[in-house]
Amino acid sequence: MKARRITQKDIARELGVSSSLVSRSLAGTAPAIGANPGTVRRIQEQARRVGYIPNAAARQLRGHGQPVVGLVAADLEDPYFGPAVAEVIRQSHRAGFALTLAGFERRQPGLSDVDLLLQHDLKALLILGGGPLDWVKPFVERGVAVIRIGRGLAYPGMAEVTLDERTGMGLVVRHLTDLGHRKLAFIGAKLEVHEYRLSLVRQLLRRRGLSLMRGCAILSDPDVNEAGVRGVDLLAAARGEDWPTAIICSSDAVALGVLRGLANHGLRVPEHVSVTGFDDLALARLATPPLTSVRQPLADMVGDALRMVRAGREAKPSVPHVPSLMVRASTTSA
Amino acid sequence: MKARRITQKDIARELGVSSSLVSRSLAGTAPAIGANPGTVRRIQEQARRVGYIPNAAARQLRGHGQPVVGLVAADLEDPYFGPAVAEVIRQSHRAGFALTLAGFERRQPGLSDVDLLLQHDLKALLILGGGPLDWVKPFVERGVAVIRIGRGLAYPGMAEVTLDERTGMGLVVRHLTDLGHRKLAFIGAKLEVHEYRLSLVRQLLRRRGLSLMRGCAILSDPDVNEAGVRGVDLLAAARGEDWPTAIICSSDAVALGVLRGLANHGLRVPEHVSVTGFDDLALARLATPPLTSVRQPLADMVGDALRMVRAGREAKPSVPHVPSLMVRASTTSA
DNA sequence: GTGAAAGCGCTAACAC
DNA sequence: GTGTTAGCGCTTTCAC
Repeated sequence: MKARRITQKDIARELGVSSSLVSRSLAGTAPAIGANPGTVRRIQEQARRVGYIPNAAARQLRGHGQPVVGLVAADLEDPYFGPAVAEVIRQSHRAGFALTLAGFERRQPGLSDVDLLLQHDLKALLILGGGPLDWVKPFVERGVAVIRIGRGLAYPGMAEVTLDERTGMGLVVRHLTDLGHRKLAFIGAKLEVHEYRLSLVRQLLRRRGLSLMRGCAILSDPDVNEAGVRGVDLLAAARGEDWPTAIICSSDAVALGVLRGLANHGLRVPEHVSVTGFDDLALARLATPPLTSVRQPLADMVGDALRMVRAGREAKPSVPHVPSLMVRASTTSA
Repeated sequence: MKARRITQKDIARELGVSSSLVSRSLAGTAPAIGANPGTVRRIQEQARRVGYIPNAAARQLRGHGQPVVGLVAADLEDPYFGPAVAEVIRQSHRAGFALTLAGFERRQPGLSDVDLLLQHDLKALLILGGGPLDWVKPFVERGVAVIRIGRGLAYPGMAEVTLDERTGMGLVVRHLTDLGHRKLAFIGAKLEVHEYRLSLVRQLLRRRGLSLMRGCAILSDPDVNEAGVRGVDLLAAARGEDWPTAIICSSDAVALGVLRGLANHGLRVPEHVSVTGFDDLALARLATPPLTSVRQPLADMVGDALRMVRAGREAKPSVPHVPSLMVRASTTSA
């Protein structure tokens, strides 16, 4: 049944012109060489009439295809990535890039995924989120621009579009200390970014002569959906009845679990404990209580990444994007 | 810098053999025609040594590329789709399909996205979730197998992998009525699937001689993240202090908003009102209280869809997949 | 103003 | 056993 696709040749034959003229007419390069406008129009009309669609593979091979961008998302079970991928799709298509998608298994793509991407002669590789990077070597070697959105271990030759996480956590720490909180805990997932956020919190507190409660810096599980509940349990095990008055979470997903975990232990938020998130996903507003959270300017970050894609390997590095704090009901004075 | 890629021709030249022999050796078709095993090995080794990677576009053009499957996700802001996309990626790559990704704007892909997909000579088009379908016409016309995962308006020539939603909602209704609930409400988003779920609830209740409370069937907003909170507000406006004892939600995302909305109105779950979700996302377990929800066998459904992709247009239709009910703390006796 | 021809990288029918 | 050739659909010299 698979009706063969209509090619330029078909159009050429039907109209009794050469396929090169068809090509030029459809590509818009015909006027430039002074082709007969009438012929050009006839060709364009015929093309439309028969539903001509250019063949992506042929164009690609000829070197005039849309630049292909590989998209790799660290963990699609993490609710952060849905909206991020959506934004990449929107902006990529607007910018005229084709997207090829690969997933990770446990934040590291499989060999076969890497092969697939390599075969596509990528213009750039966009990595959403953290995770190990040993697999990017062949891309860098082949001159593919590798760009990560989000923080993680550096890799030589890889560019990064980052959030100014220090400022973000600074807003959180300031907000909580202004509210009078001194007994602070941190709960995150066992991921680089979360570890980094923890280290920032520690620095920021130290600068104010404060620190996290002893035994209250918890990175429990690589799965952001698990880390929150488990983190609270570990906190309880470590501190008994001596609860912190505020818990800084490394992401909204973790915070959602923390809210759950605190409820399990009979604690109310924010009356007994204040809780903060990070990312400001839809679920931050929808949580009960709504989460105070750090908003990432996602659209700007993706836009910046695509700017670097266009610029190729010698793109100017991106300046960390400045987040803002959305204050909601999950935090209150100590 | 963009070092030209190594081609089969390069290998052929360096080894002083013909490129066809290279092709056969690398494709594994060499032994079949009785080639010298030594030569074949030499070629394979050289290929590995110089880091040869086949060119996807050329293969595609030649007709021996990986079948390309277009993936269109209705709404990546809806937390349902992240895990669904992840599952599609996993299974597609395992099955040897390449994925091309397009997004929707407001559950309907833009013209440019459709064009992009068309150019790719798709083996099949996989649609995740509902939404309008006028845009699929050109795919059907061109003989592309169009398969939707999830329920929605039918479209001639499109296959569907569905959940047995009737059974799913039946489990919910039965669970709630067994618990003694008689004052029931329904809150969903203004989407086909949710409307359908509402109609199922109505049927199922009628069969038991019951019905929703008057004015308590609410489909408020096309955005699943908004619909819940708003739905509760509308419920309050419609019924004043006369609250239902249970609210059936059309999805987990909606239910999360409903939990939020009920809290806004000073109601506790499940003491004052029981709430049920649908989909059983990670957030169902993490909500406070954890949501009783209908679990979709997502992996099975995706597997079924890919089976249909392989089978092409005359694939046997899929049998609705049977869900199960995860009972958690958001529901209790009336 | 238009067409013929070459070639992108790969494969397969057909020679030798 | 291996090489030559043609061609997938498209673009682009270059020749008329």
